[in-house]
Amino acid sequence: MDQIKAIEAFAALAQDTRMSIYRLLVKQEPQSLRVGDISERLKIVPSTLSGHLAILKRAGLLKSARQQREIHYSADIAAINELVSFILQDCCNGQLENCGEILTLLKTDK
Amino acid sequence: MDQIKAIEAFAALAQDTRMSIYRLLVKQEPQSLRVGDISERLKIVPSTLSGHLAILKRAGLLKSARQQREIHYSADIAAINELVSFILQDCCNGQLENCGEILTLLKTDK
DNA sequence: CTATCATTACGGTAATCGCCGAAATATCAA
DNA sequence: TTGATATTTCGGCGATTACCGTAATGATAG
Repeated sequence: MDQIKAIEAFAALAQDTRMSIYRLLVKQEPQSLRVGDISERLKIVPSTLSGHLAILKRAGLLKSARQQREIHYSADIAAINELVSFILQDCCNGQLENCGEILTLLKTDK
Repeated sequence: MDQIKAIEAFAALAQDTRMSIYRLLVKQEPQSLRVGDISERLKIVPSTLSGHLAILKRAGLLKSARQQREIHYSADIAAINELVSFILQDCCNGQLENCGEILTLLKTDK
């Protein structure tokens, strides 16, 4: 994870429709949703939706898998974790004992 | 924290200069930095910097305090925490026992 | 009232974004 | 092969929006 990748992820989430898509998929975890289902639930035209899904996937926030005719998308929760870790990685210049609540956030990673 | 606010925060971080500013301030925690210091370290013209600081602050990611003539900025770490909580709040439709590593991320909040 | 630190206003440029409909691709079924 | 379903790609429209630097304004201290 570098800054370029992190920015791509933040930009992907910094848009109303995409944020709604991502949150819907987070809610479904650990299950996935067909493109058609997402389209119906959020009332997004398939072509528009497809573009947004591609952006979210390129940003590393979604996983996808084909099942017969359908493509299933699901949220990659670990990606959020990585994102936060990247932002906070040098917190307090490494002296984590200085930043109480942050420590608990990071402790799963290192 | 609602979706509008979350999007504002993500958009604030989805820009190279601002991400650098925020990360620099995270690194300084729990200390703060004068605008002039940030300007020097990151080689950003004061007017440009001021605009970026305003965006980050409006998004709730920075705190500021005047000390005599200078204004000191510092990162609001709790904001990141809130952001993640918002995104993941309905994860697994509330059945958190389904999503292993996520649970540890959220446990400081609820 | 002058010097310093920071913000605001402004102007130009660029570019990027979001949406949609139509057509293309892929998969499966008959 | 033909037809039906599912998703993506493409092209274009409209609009906004973001970035940056120079210069002017604001606030604080001596």
